[in-house]
Amino acid sequence: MSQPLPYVPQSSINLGALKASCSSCSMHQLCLPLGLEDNEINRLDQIIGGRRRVAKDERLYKVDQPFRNLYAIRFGHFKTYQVNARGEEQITGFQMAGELLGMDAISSDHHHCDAVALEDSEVCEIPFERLEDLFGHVPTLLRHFHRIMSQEITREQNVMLLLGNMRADQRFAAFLVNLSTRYAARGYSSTSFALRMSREDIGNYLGLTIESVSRLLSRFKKQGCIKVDKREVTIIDPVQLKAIAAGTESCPGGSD
Amino acid sequence: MSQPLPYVPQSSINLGALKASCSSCSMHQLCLPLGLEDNEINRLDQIIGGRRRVAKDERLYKVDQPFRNLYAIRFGHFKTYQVNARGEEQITGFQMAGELLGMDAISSDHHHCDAVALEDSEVCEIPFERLEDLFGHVPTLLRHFHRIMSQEITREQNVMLLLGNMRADQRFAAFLVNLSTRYAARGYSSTSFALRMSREDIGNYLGLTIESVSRLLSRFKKQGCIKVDKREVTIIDPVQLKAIAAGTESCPGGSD
DNA sequence: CGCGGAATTGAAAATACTCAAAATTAGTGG
DNA sequence: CCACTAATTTTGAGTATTTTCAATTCCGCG
Repeated sequence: MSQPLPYVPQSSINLGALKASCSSCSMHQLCLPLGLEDNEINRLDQIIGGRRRVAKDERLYKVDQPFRNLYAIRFGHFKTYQVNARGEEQITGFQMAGELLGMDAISSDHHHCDAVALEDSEVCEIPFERLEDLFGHVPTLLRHFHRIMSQEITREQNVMLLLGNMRADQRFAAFLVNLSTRYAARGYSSTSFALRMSREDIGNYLGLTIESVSRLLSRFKKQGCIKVDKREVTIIDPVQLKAIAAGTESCPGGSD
Repeated sequence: MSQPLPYVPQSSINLGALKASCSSCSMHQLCLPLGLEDNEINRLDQIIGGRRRVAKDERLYKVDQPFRNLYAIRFGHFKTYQVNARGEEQITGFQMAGELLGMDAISSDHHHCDAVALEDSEVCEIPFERLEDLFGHVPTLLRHFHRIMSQEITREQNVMLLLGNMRADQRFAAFLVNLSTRYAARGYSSTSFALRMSREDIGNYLGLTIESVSRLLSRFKKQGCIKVDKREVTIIDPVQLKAIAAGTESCPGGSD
């Protein structure tokens, strides 16, 4: 585990007083400070509220809660989900270190979804009002913020493509390829990683049942694309996996 | 048809010289200028590039094209779509007057999708670089822009819910309710409107085949929720339609 | 008036779901 | 550290919703 900080499960630590420092954060090349000058990073540091530990299964925020902060993930993983009219979840994303949470709340000043930690995690609290003030003084920051929001829009468009156009095996392959890419961008292995979410969460996100996900795992294993041990996944044949995701595989339901 | 301007299909009109004026635009309560003071609107007017007519089936922009402008729809309708690895479309949205196009291009400086007019339409060209310059001087504008981007994020999250969680009849009902709401916000009838897109486009957007859409139209008609004449739809029973969308209907496949 | 794209409808097929049971894993307390 | 329990995951069999394929009808448009 090469995470920035080891998790210390002691509530006695005064995290509010521990100001987050962007310059020393291992995620600053992926996060909000990307491309800022040193003095600009310092100004950003000054407005950041502090760090917040979020234990596994704990909620970072919930729907309808007033919006005050954006959250940058320092380490750990989260899921965000909406709840439909019948009270069922729909997971809209899995977020990892360096990614920003809460942008969907800007439009209504209230959170539009729930965010729950998939493992013990830590975030930076970024008071949005103060960030907006800073935008007027640090144009580079503003431009990068727009890029991040835009990136979130394109990410969601890609999920729409996945849900609207792909068959179950394509969806699941695309999901694994996506995780692989994101871990690679963070300096982790692109071929071997742990799934931080349950099969149920994966199925929910991909618009499939838990049984379908389990069957696809077994099938990909049998086909020799991947190895699976509990939640540890090893991608053996990335090319084939991408081909499945693209739908350019020859034998869609092939059992050997 | 109560559109701001009648369509004049003459290419001889010099639209580039016709500066768009936000203050006189009927969409200014839905569009970028919302909440601005008169003098601020004037500053926005000054940077707006001009109007552009886009004929039915014509492309406003296409994927990978360099990003220069956002586009505000003055009148007409558009669809945006991505193309998957096999060259198939996935429609990611239908846009109407007062809505902003092109925000997904900010992250990469290139357009991430294609935008095509569903009917003869007109847009304002908003040079993004100049808009960014203006943000520094008009904080209200910046704040509203962030709300619009955030709104796009939540819109897409709602589509993810639709595609990931809903059955065919729910999706189609939710689609009609969504159109109804948006027309109401524009001062048009919420119960009677024309579908500007083909059945194929609807199916594509909803992750369904054209045949399924056609069958659902027939079923809703038979159930007495709606009346349909070609592309004209009248919602007879909005409550039932919303119940179908919510999945709280008693008899899901009921034929009477 | 007739051609061609778009839409509707029907029947057969397939993908993914539901229900059910078994197996495995994780969590808890002794 | 082990044993027990609860939760998660896997696997199987049958079902259902939606798709595919095909034929027909409907309109718009030249």
